Amino acid sequence: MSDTPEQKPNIPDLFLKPYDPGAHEAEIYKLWEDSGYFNPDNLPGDRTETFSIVMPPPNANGSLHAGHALFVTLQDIMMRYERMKGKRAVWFPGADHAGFETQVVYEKKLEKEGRSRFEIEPEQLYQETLDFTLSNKSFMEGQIRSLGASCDWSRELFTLDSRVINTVHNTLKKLEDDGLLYRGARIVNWCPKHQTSLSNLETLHDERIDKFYYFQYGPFVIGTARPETKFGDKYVVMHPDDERYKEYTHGQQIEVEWINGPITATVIKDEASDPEMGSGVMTITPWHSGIDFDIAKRHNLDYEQIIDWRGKLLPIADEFAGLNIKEARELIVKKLDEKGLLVKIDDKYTHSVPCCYKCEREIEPQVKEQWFVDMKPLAEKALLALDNKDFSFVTERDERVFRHWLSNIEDWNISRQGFWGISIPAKICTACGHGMVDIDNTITSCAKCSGEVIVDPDKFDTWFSSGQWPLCVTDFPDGKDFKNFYPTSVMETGKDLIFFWVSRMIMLGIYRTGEVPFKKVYMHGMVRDKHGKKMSKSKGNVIAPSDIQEKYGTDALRMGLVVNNVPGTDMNLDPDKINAYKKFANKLWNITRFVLDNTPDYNPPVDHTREDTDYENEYLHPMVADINDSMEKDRFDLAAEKIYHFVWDHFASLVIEESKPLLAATPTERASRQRLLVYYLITSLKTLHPFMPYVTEAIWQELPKNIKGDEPEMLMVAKWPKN
RNA sequence: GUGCGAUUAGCUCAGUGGUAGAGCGCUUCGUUGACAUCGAAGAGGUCGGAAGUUCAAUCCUUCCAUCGCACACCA
Repeated sequence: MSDTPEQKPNIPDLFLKPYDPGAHEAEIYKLWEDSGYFNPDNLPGDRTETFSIVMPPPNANGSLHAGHALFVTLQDIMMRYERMKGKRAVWFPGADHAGFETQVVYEKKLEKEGRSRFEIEPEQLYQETLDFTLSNKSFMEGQIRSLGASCDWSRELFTLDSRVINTVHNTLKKLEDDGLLYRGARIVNWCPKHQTSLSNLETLHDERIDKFYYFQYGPFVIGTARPETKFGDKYVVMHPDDERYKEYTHGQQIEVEWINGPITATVIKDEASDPEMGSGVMTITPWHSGIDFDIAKRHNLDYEQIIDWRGKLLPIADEFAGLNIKEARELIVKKLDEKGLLVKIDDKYTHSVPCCYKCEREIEPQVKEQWFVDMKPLAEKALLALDNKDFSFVTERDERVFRHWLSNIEDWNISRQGFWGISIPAKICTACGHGMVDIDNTITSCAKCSGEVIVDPDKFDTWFSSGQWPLCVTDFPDGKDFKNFYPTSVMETGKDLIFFWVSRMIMLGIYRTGEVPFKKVYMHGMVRDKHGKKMSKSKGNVIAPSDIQEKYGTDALRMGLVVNNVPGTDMNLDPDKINAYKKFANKLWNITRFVLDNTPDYNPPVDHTREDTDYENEYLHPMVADINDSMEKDRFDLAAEKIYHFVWDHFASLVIEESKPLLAATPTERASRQRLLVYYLITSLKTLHPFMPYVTEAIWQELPKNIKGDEPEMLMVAKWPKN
């Protein structure tokens, strides 16, 4: 009766079982989202300094892969860290219609259904693809949420929204007004399957060993790997200094017997001809070769299409017309052999052939009228901005690669012949071929010849619009977000996008606004499987983030993606490693259980023992300083690992073990130690929160008042610890 | 061809001018009153090879070997 009543333990039942990610994550995310704190306009306190990130909008044509999980994790770490540091932090989410990429995905789907895009009405095809994209978009947004992304959904933008289209149109018009846009017939990379031109960046180079043929061409022996293009070859080119051929003069005409009878050949002396290559003499096919095209341009030569858009020979090939180039090759060689014109065949000729990056079929160079952007003036400004340190790369390596590419930049073909994407607002004259940008749709006749005009049937290269993404999301030029958040703080994306996207955003951002779109570029490497192999469906080694989340929890996935992942370096994702962080989440859970178990009577303020003060000064504060140092250097990989070891090896293994007797010692020692444990727990939760937001917030929500003290209700907006 | 990077424990990878670390795997023991676990101890590496700078190099310099990536080009 006289016993002091047993202290009621203040442990929620929850902690009596291991941490179950699935039981908390959705609820926690809803808590955050409902709080409105993803939107910087709602953040508590007086926040003057801003921090902003534009999310690379994932392609809305499938599920998220490990690369998406990595960028969401890295960016969310930055966001949560800066938000806790008291900044006005905003993360702009988005979704990409992904032009050609989505078109390819959708065409595959059509193929499976036994349909073809060439048999469907354009309007219907567009609508079907749009429906497909929008349903993927909402699915994908759900996945981003599940990864814990603290982005402001109220600011989400889709790359086909009118804001984007307007910006893109205006940029095109400005480029035309400034003389940086031209329409011209140039060699383009043509994919015979996808029926579109592709930029250089969208081609792969496949190393091959092929036959190299030598033919008698009048008095010359010419070498070629592509006999099927040779029908129209009526120019024979050699280097002006080649002693072997000095008896022939530039412009000299020679009668030669060729594939389908005699033709008149003209001698051209041009330095592009390499005396070391083959016989030092070549004939040219300007319509189907970049180099030949350049030579033809220089000397004002005729050029003619030999191969059609589907890869079949045109009527110029006579008896071979209509044949696929692959079938035709051997037949043509046979015919030349029969005519006694085949000199020899070298069957060990190694070269690399350009291929479509999607279907890996050989690219057929073709001459086509396309819109080109003169990139040199834009590139110069980007390089200048880098020199001026208006922006910087986290890794020096990327900076070197960036400089190298921009210093050697070529004009950009922004026309694509697909059905999916933003249409190019232009009119083309049917009489003279003149092209005119027409964003208001008011042009009715050719400005040059008054001829009839048609609407340009082409779409933009997706990267042309993506290159203006930071302008679109911040609502350039008059939007409030543009004023507040442009230039944004960091662009975080995969290193494979440095040319495709990052460089274009910088160039077009400067071009439109005079300012770089972001101050810092953080580029992560590729995520590979546990043995360093590229993930691919055919290899069956794809790790789907959603599977990992289900099995180990989102926090474990995030830690597994971040720890030891050096910026700019590829990383291998090993489920065993992720499992280690699942255990870590549970460790944190149990640490909390221990602390709560031993602090029902904790009632601050309390006196500190000397020993406990020493712990703070010698371990806790230096650890926080160390973490802050890594965070400021963008070394989240190191910060995460340090916290992990601190929590496990120091807090749990040392401090907690040592606390067991102290908690049973004098009231002063007990109270002081309780305070230390609480302080350690709060600090651990805070510093871990950007990395493992769910478990830390789940714990935070359960902390009783005597533990939480004056801290805010939500960990997401708690103050980042100072060292 | 041009540029860039890598080579550290069985595997996958961090790291540092002063005789090496993580996760997983392996061996032994202990624990189940914070821990569907955890703890302790251990085996295992002349940090690719050679030379140089330095009191001292895995970490800096040069060369070599092997592997990889990016870009560009080819009659």
